[in-house]
Amino acid sequence: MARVTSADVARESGVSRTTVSYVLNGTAGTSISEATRRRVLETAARLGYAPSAAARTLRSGRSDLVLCVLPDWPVGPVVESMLDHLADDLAERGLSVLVHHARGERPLSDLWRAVTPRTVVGLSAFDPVDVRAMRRAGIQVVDTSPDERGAENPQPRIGRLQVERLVAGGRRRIGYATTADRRVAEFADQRLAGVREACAEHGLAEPLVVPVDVDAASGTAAVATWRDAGVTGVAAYNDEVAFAVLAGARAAGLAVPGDLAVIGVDDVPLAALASPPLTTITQSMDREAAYLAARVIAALDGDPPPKRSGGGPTLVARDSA
Amino acid sequence: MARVTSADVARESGVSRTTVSYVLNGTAGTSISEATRRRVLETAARLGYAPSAAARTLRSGRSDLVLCVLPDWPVGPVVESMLDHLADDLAERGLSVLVHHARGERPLSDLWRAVTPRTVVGLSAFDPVDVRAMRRAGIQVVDTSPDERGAENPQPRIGRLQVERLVAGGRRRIGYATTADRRVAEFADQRLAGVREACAEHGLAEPLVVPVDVDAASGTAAVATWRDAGVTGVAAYNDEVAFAVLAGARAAGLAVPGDLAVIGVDDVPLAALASPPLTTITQSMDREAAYLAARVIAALDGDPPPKRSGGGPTLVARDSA
DNA sequence: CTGAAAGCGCTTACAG
DNA sequence: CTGAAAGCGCTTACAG
Repeated sequence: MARVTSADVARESGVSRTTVSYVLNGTAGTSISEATRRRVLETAARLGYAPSAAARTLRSGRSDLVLCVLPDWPVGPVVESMLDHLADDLAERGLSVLVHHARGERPLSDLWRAVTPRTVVGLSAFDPVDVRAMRRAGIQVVDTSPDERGAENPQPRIGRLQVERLVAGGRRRIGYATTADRRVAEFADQRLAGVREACAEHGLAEPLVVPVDVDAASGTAAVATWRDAGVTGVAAYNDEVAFAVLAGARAAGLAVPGDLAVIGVDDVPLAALASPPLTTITQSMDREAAYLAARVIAALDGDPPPKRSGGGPTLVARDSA
Repeated sequence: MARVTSADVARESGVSRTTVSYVLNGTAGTSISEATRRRVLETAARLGYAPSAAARTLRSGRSDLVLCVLPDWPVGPVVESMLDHLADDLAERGLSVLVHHARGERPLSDLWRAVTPRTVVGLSAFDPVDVRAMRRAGIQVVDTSPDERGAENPQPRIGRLQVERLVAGGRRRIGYATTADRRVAEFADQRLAGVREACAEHGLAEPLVVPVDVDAASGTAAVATWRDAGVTGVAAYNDEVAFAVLAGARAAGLAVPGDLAVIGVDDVPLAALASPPLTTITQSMDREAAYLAARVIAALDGDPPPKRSGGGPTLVARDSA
């Protein structure tokens, strides 16, 4: 069963391929008689005609695909839901979102050359070499590196919010549970910078930074370190790390938040079910997705990048801090 | 800056496009002089030549893309890691994996027509109409519906394993914490079927099924129901639901596993950090990914689908059951 | 051992 | 209002 092409539709309808193309694409500035229009549409439907994306891409030099490149670090449910929203928002413009987990294995260039997307969206910063290559190939590049989006990097603010909460709860000696995962070091460092600033502003000592793996043993060791140093409030890189700290506190017989307050980041679905329920910082992923979608669309239309519409990270107050 | 094409490489190298194509694709059965080979390769590299995937796809009728369609339900870290493995395995064959979250919004056909993938992999069953359409378009379809993979549906076995563990721990009255999420009802029902079978085989009463949302209130209500009915062991649809049950037991002052044993499914990263650490069932995602990759490759090569290599779900024993 | 030419399916100036 | 023709960039019989 051979592929149905526009030539088939043209022949069956008794018109030229030009007319078929005009009708099917609703090309402006060409008035086709209503009868012809109908006939073509009907024939296309009857034959189950689907235009070849490859041919269209080859001809026009652009596809309707948005390639979303995920970083090499584990994305949680938060990013996942963000992607869903992004896909919805872009679908309205006839754009399809495809997601690729960068795994370090293959060069990014293999991928974007293979798909020829209209736009590539990066959830972490791209290598500048890649960015240049993509732009040269006529691909829009939208990434979330600090330079790309101006000074509005929300990461430090997250750390600040954590400290505010801890201080409001009367904690004066702060610990920071950073991640041992080097792949997300960039984020952890930015959040930690915010923690440092806030500590300084409140006249507190430098936060005591301990890397914590997502397991109980690591959490236990970290908690011992903090206890020895008199730390009573811990800001964690994210909720998973916070869970490990919680487990460590439990193992050490420390009451949370009585002896040790713990605050995470992300508000993962399980955060509310922690023991005790985890206080955390959340970023509105709907808003983040809307912002990203707006940037993609602005880039497409040649408009200047939109401003971020406020929002930013907010506190989710539960029991752990 | 115009796109670099094979014609540019040909001109610069002083050969024809045919030769460029032969060299770059390592076409067998054509011996190009080593000098020419080198010159072409060098020129291509110098010019930064990247073949147009669109042209190649149009010409050959097939692309190097594997489109992985995720179901409309929330995929956890487990599926995510499986996809990573799949991408790795297929990368060795020069295939790029792209992931699409089906969101119900747009018809699947829009997507596969837009990407013209070589293969479409579905993590849940496809609509037979879609499958037919894809096959007609020459796209390999690999999905995980029960019929596609024969009788080896591992879901019931998961439920059985849960009951075995509970019974081994002396529990004689079993509860089932199913999900309230209709999108995964198919899976929940299959697992529950396994639970039912195992209960029957052990001469136990029917499991007491309660839908549980992933929040503490829902867990608390469910625990009350089970306690009133004398249930002492609960199998949960997955780890998230199990967390809710754990939270409910805590709220009700029930000791786990003393008063109530709880067992989940998935072994999510946080399972070991639950209070108490969550006993659960895991499926080896490496093996699952390898199996899926093998199926994709077999389909590509026209080989019969490979047999699943044993494995299957296994128990991860911790403290909660 | 290498090149000229056809053709994949589409869109779009350009003619009528 | 509609059609013939060119061309996007590639691969591959087919000739030399």
